[in-house]
Amino acid sequence: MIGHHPEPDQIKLENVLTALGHPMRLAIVRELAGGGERACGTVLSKEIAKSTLTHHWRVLRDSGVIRQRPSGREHLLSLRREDLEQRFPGLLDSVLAGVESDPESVDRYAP
Amino acid sequence: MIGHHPEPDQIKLENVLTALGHPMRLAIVRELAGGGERACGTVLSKEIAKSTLTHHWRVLRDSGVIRQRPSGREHLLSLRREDLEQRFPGLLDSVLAGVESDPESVDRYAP
DNA sequence: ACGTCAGTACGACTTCTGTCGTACGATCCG
DNA sequence: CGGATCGTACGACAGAAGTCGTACTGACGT
Repeated sequence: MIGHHPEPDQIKLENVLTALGHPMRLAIVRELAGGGERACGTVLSKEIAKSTLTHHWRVLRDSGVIRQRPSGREHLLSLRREDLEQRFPGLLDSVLAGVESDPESVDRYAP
Repeated sequence: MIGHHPEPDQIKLENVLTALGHPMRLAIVRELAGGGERACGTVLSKEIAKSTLTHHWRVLRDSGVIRQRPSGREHLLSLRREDLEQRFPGLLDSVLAGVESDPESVDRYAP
């Protein structure tokens, strides 16, 4: 079962900012920023409990930051770049630049 | 007594995003975006309990989004535009643009 | 069909947030 | 000085958020 993705015009700024306001989720977004799709299991460190990851997928999905698509027995994740860019121009880029400029608090989650 | 303001290079992205990820605080930032200083009591609706406001001043101050300066019996608030711009270029501008593009969830806090 | 693998669902638990009421300290003004 | 005003401090409380273990579903490979 896969949860709910908001339509582009239903994406709420406060939800996006809340979703991005957590180092683990920033790490996820950073990993996905390269483009393309990644399976859930390949995005972050294996140390993290799967149910914890599921929780964060939901937050990012419900806020409109990522898209989640089933493919075989995997779920592929991707950044909703165009939707976010259309809705909040420049926001995602400046956040990504910010993460790169100070990756400390995010690195420990890397795979 | 006035709390702690982080140095510009200690401003953490995740804290800024968390601070901005709340409609009431977005409303505050929006009010301060005009520039200059405003007394605490003039920024939002009078309906809100003063202790609640104090809580949000703290969140915004500790994250580095606003500066708070005593002046007589008032505390003057201002946006830390330059510091944020230097640390996370473009971020604040795109957030402010986002608020203006959809002020619904924020309007009810206006004074 | 069977076991394995990817991810979710659910429940438990702890911590963090948001809100408020009340009490306090500092400042201004008559 | 005495009273009013601005904001903080503290304590209480409900609800949300984050983490995990366990159980489960669905798809794959043999």
